[in-house]
Order: sequence, then structure tokens, then C-alpha cells
Amino acid sequence: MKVSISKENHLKAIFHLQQEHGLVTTNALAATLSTRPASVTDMLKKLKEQKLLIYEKYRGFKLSGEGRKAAVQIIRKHRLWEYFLVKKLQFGWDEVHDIAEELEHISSRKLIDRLDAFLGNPETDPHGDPIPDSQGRLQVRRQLSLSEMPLNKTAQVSGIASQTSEMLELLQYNHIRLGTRLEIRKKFPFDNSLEVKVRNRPPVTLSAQVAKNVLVKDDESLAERR
Amino acid sequence: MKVSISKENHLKAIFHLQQEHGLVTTNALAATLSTRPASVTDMLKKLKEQKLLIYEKYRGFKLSGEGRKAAVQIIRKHRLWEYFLVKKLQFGWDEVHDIAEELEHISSRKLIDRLDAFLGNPETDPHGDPIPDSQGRLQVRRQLSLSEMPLNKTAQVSGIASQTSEMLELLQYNHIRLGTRLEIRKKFPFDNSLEVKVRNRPPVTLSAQVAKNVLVKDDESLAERR
DNA sequence: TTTTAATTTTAGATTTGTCTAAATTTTATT
DNA sequence: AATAAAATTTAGACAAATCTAAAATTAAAA
Repeated sequence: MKVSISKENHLKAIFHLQQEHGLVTTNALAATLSTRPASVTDMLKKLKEQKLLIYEKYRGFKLSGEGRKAAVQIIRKHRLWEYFLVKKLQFGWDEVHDIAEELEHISSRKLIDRLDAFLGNPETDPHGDPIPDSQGRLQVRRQLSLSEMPLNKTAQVSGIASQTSEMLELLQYNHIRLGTRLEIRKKFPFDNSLEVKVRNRPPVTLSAQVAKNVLVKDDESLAERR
Repeated sequence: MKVSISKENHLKAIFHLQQEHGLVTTNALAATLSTRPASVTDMLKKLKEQKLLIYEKYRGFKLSGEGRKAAVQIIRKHRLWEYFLVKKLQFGWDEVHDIAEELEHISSRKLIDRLDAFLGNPETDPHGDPIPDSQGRLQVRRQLSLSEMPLNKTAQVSGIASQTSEMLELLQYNHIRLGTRLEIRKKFPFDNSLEVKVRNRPPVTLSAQVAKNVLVKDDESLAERR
């Protein structure tokens, strides 16, 4: 039996939700996939049949080893294509997600390994997310969200957790991108918004919602890397 | 209504058959798509509904202006991706067809125009077929098949009509590739096979079936081009 | 611990693309 | 021109992926 595009999308979404929340629910999955819980259930049964998922009805589910492997391969493809689009075709980092969403379903293994080599085996995609290697090994990144950062410490943007293009556009507008170094100047407990300062620019205010999705490495952990 | 991958494949196949034979039949289309005549009929009705096809049942069909435009765009994508695979990812010209068959269905217009620029707006793909430009203009090529060539004249391989990988492998084996200059030494009327000579190699015999599918430009028409 | 609420699953329908077998239309042959 | 053959289309079925509405199960609240 084949792994269709829809199945691949389900596997990938389950993987991401597992990373974020540990356990995944039918409803959450339906929400991220913009589909209905009933449809998710249907798909879960198919994935179980293919041994990509460990699933008992009403009790919950998680990826099997096989399923995880498949999901990581899709993520590898997605991130390599994003890198290609930004670095070779001059796309902005905020416009590549949807295209990569299509490209990630091209099946040739050889293609993706050649692409990887062509790009010089990059370690992270343009949003700062680590790219799994050809064996499926995936770096975990030690980073925290901007909202967890202490005051008056500089940090460097190393990733964006949620990648809606609306959100990426907002960041673009405020000159915040991957690698941008910034400092938290003020926190407003009322709405958890915060004021950040980027070098050579007037300070800007970010909502809690945005701050939660901007991932940074503080300068110590960066230093330690080299 | 959307143009699905299957519809795109039908449009493309109709276009190619139209080029080759002028008119297209339900059976021929079914054969090239490895599907059944009944399935083709079903699809023809859908394409007609979308005004991509001019079709009256039992009487025949051909692409509409819109349909032609759509088909050419798919061919543009296919050939640009083939070029990318060969020139940037070091694939052999005989192994890119199937991958391009998948890539040609990626929808982003911007992607393909950027890719075109990145590749330096190439004029032909690795098999020598012309690449339509971003306006959908498609060069027609003045070339004849090897079997139509006169004896003792040199010519240069400018295209391969049928691109099964079996056929491409055979050519590869005989050191015949795009741009190869060769000369017809003998024709055997018995089976229409012929013996050709490539520089610095012993002569080889090609079946009529192969010769028919190797397209060449004779050296005059090549000269005339510059 | 009942009762209520939320979550998840089933049952049955729909759409798209495909199939086989039978019917229809066109083309070729005698 | 009548009949046989070939090509094409219809009718009806099926698999995949989705949906809505209703039923089943689990979790939460009174």
C-alpha cells in the first residue's frame, strides 16, 4: 500500500504535535490539518493498518518507529526545499512555506540527497529549524521563546515556531529575521507584551502571541557552540 | 474548478499527440496514459466542461486555446526541471524523466519563473526539446529523424523523440547523446536498420525503431542558425 | 457518583478518478 | 448498401479521501 500525500501530511502533523505537546489528540490534529475529527479518525485507521501509527480507539495514538521515520523524511524534504528557494531562487523566507508544502511530496530519494549535496548539506532551514540528515537524524535545538527571555540580555533569533505568512510578514516588517540580535527592554505584565530593541532601529513592541513564537538562543549558548 | 494532476497529464498527452499526429483519438490517448478508453472519455467530458477542450462525442477532440496554454505551461515546467536535474544536480539525462513528471505538477508560477532565471533561461532541455518561455511561446524545431537522413552526411543529435529509459540507456551505451555528431555509413533495407559512426568509436548498428526516435539536425541547418 | 459535557468514533453520503462489461456510433469490408 | 469490425461512449461499480449527523466512550462537574 502506498503513502499518499494526505497520509504524509497527517504523519508530519502528528510528528510536530508530538514534539510540541507530547501527546496528540484527534481534535488537535483535525484543527492543524483544517479537516474534521471524523476524517482524522478515518485516516488514523489507515495509518494503523500500515503500521505507521500505534493506535487504539478512544485511547490515543502516536507514531510508530516506521511512522516517525517517514515523518522525518518529509520534514527533511520540506526544509531542504525551503533552503533552496531562499538561497538559490531568492525567495523571501516568509514566502516559501506553501511552495515547500508541495515540493515535500516529491518522492525520489536520490533527488533529495543530490539536492542536499548541491546546497552544501545545510544544517538549518531559513526559519532556523534543523534539517534532518540523510539517515533521518534530527538535531534537537536548545532554544527558548522570546517571552521566556530575561530582561536586558541580548539574544539571537534562531527559529520561528509558528510559520503563518501573516506572522512572518509582521516580523519582516519589524526587521526581525533569523540571526537578528535583539534585547528585551521592557515587559508589560498587563498583556505580556514586550518591547525589544534591534540594533540601529527604534524599539518595537511585540504582542505575547508573537513573542511566544520567536525562538532565540541567548548569547552564552551561542558562544558555547563554537 | 481545479485542474488536478490527472487532468494536467491528460492535457499534456493530448498536446504531444496533437503535435505528432495532428488529430488525437481516444484509444491513442488511453495507450499513452496507460489507462482505459472509458476513463479517457470520462476525463474528456470534464475537460470540456472546463473549456480546456473542444469535444463532441464520437466526432473527436482537440485542445482549446486555454487548454493549449495550460499544456504548454506544464511542458515548460517539465523541461526546466529536467534541465535543473541534469545541470545542477548531476543527474544523467536518461534518469530525469520520471522525477520531472512529478515536479511538473508543482503549481507556483513564481517558482518556475525564478527557476528559469536561476538556470539562465535555457532554450532546450537535456533531451534537446525546446523550453517554452514564460509567455508560453514554444520554438518549433526543424529536425528530422535519423532514419530519414541521407547516407554519408554528418549530423548532430538534437533530440530524442521517445524517452523511455530503456531507449535512453541503449543510446547512452552506444555513446550517443545530445550534441553527438554522427554519420550514417550503411542502411540495410531488409529491416531498415543502419550503421552509424561516432567519432573515435567503432561503428554501431541501430535498429529502425531506435533510429526513428533519434532526431538530428544536419550540419547545414546547424550552420544556418548562427 | 450521577449527570452533563467534551471527545472520539461510526454510519452513511459525496466527489474524483478509475475500472469492466455492455451498448452505441463510426469506419471498413465484402 | 449491408454487415462486420473497430472505436467510442454509457452504465454501473469501486477505492480513496472527505463530509455531516448521530452514536459511543471518556472526562469533568455538580
